[in-house]
Amino acid sequence: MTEEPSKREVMREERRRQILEAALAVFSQKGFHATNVSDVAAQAGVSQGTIYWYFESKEELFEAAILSVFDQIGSEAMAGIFQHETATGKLRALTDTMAGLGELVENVFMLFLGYWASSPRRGEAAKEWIEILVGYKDLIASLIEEGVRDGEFRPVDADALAWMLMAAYDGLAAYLMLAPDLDVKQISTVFIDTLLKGLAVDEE
Amino acid sequence: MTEEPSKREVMREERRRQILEAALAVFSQKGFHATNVSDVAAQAGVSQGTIYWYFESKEELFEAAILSVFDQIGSEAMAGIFQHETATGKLRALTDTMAGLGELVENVFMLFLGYWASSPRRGEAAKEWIEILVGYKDLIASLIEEGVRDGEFRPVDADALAWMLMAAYDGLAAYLMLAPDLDVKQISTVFIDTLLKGLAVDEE
Amino acid sequence: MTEEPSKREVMREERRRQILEAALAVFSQKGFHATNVSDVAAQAGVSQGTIYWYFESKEELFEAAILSVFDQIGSEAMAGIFQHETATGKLRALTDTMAGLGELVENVFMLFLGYWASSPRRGEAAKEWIEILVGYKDLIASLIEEGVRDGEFRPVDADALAWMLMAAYDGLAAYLMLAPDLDVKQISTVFIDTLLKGLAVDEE
Amino acid sequence: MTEEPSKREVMREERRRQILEAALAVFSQKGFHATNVSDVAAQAGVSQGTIYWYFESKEELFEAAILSVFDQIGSEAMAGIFQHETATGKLRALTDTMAGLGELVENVFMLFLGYWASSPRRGEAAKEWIEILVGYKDLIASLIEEGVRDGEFRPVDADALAWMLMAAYDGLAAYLMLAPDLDVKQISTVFIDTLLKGLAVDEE
DNA sequence: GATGAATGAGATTTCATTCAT
DNA sequence: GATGAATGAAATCTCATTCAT
Repeated sequence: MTEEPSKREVMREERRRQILEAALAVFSQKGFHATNVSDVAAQAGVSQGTIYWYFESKEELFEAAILSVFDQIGSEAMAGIFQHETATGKLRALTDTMAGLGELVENVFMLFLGYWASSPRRGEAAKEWIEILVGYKDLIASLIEEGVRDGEFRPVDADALAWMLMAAYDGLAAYLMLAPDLDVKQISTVFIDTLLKGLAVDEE
Repeated sequence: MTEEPSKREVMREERRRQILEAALAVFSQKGFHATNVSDVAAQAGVSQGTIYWYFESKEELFEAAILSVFDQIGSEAMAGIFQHETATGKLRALTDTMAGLGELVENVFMLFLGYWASSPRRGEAAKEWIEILVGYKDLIASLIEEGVRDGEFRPVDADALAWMLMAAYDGLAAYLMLAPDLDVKQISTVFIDTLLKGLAVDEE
Repeated sequence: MTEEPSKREVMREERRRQILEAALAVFSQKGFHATNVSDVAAQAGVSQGTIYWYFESKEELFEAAILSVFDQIGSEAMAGIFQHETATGKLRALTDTMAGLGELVENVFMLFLGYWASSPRRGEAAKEWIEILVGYKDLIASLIEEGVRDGEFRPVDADALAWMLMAAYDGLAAYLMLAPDLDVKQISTVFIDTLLKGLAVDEE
Repeated sequence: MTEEPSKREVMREERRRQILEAALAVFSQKGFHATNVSDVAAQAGVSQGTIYWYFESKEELFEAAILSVFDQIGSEAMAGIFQHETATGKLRALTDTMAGLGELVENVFMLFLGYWASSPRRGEAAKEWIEILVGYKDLIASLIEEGVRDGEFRPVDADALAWMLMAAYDGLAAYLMLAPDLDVKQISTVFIDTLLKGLAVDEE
């Protein structure tokens, strides 16, 4: 009967979110290794001990933070896509979102990669992260395939293209860390224009 | 007459290279933070102290190692390019090389980025790294412009496209770390085909 | 109402004192450089980390320890002085105390000087230490001036004499480190007798 | 027969002196611990290895340097003394020299003490250093006794006073390190005046 | 639930000393 | 005799994690 969460659970959830937010802020600014738990605690306004009441370890905290952003990104991307009819429109919407992400969450993918690259459990942990990537890739691939089915695009290996599309925007986000002055919008537009032109069926 | 370097200098250079090589091996396997100087020393077969005789700090060692790879990459890319006549051919050669690099030097760029993302001296050091990136970008952009001039490609913002091309392959290299099973060759081919088609002048 | 410090604060203060005491013991036995933090930790019965929870660095720990002794010395000297009426009596009391200090606090001043002589931040830190010295000097000078005002002593440059009086006893403390067998009491007595005779107004 | 030193020996002696001089310069500026052998080598214009060709260890180098200064100090003090006839004059000459030493060799005694205070072989090494001190003390004591014998001074424990006289000037040298602005000449004059007055036989 | 004190393993770096050339 | 490269022990300090209150 008591299906609604108790007051206690609500507060706990809130605290958790508060810590997660703080963690993300600090991590994405200083990177995983340069961030220490006390930094996060300070930013969240709690004590170090409290962090460990909500998370098992620094690693878990980090991964939870990253995951929460990935979710958020996913929803935003979706929201943008489904306002359009054509595959072309949807792809443009998607890349617009991706180009904007560089600013939104700075560099989560790189942040994650930096962490992951020096994680001792690289091998084990890879799978779950790959799944997330594959999830995004599938989404993009399905957009492309939709375009092919509808006669907008010529036949193409949608998976391959989807991978590279994602890679391009993640790579761009990385560059942004080094060179924040890059004109992301322009770069993205030129790129997607060219790609879409390359995808278009030859009309006569 | 003694213009050739003394024996000491030769040995010194050799030692340096030996350490650099060892450093690269260990760093690229475990990442910057998970690698300790003693690991590198062991791999190089020298003592920890010797490392510090050749390099000021772990940071300097790391950056020197990365730099040496960047140089190597550059030369290889060049070599591949200049065997071709057309811009299309050159671009294909370039992307082939880049696709191959993922295996060759594993994940240097990511390695570097992971390091750099949590480096305290981000701001200061950024410039010199950006210059390297810009150097590559300029090279690619000049290839594209050449194609435009020669009537192979339609007019396009070559800089923007060059950035995104690089970003795509760097992003792909990152994915490869997570998912080594990706069919890089296929992905790269589909991508560059589409892009080149998008660049081609409309014939009638 | 809860103006008294919380239990935590009390314990913290106690711990601090405990560490300080241990530090002083070890430092004054082995000198600054030959003492390592782990020695102090062992002596205090805490872990190395704890030391750094209470003090920023080995340097800070050392200076805090020295300072605490200086304070203690000051109070003791005072206590001895104010039981006497005449300037002569006060000066004798003071030199008695100083002569006794060599044993009491062994060699703090030398300890400090040895540290400070090779401290990289000599220039910066000098001021605060000088102030302490000057504080003592002023005290002694005021005793002498009092004697002059009261007609006990003939007019004299009280500051100059005060400096040298301090210097003499600090120098003596230094010698004591080398030659513990020196008869401090006799030496001090002969010295202050001669000095007081030299200060006395010529009676006829 | 070959009693005059060979050319080789002369050069060796010269080199040694050159290193000693460099060592003294660096040591007295940075203290024993903050000075490293390579500093001395650089200052002397030789390689680190060479230092070890002339001296067994850093410790030996240091002690040799200190000793050479002590010798020098001794001769200078002597030279000053023997130009005077009366004990009073001699004592004044001596203290003048001592007051000047603070500038001449900065702080050799303190330098030495800082070193010695944290030397592991304190106990063993003390004796030879004490002998040097006692040597100086004896010299001063003999001056005082001479004054007593000649009727210049009233009877007094010459040893005790000599110790304290030395101590005073060494202490003053120490203060000079902290507070270089002290007016040594004035301080010394006031001091020795008072002391001499205290020593003078009561005339009537 | 929350706090902050305590722990201790571990990492980088320094530097006196040795050694091959 | 002299050099500078090499060694490796040792020391300070950091920080994730645990624990008593």
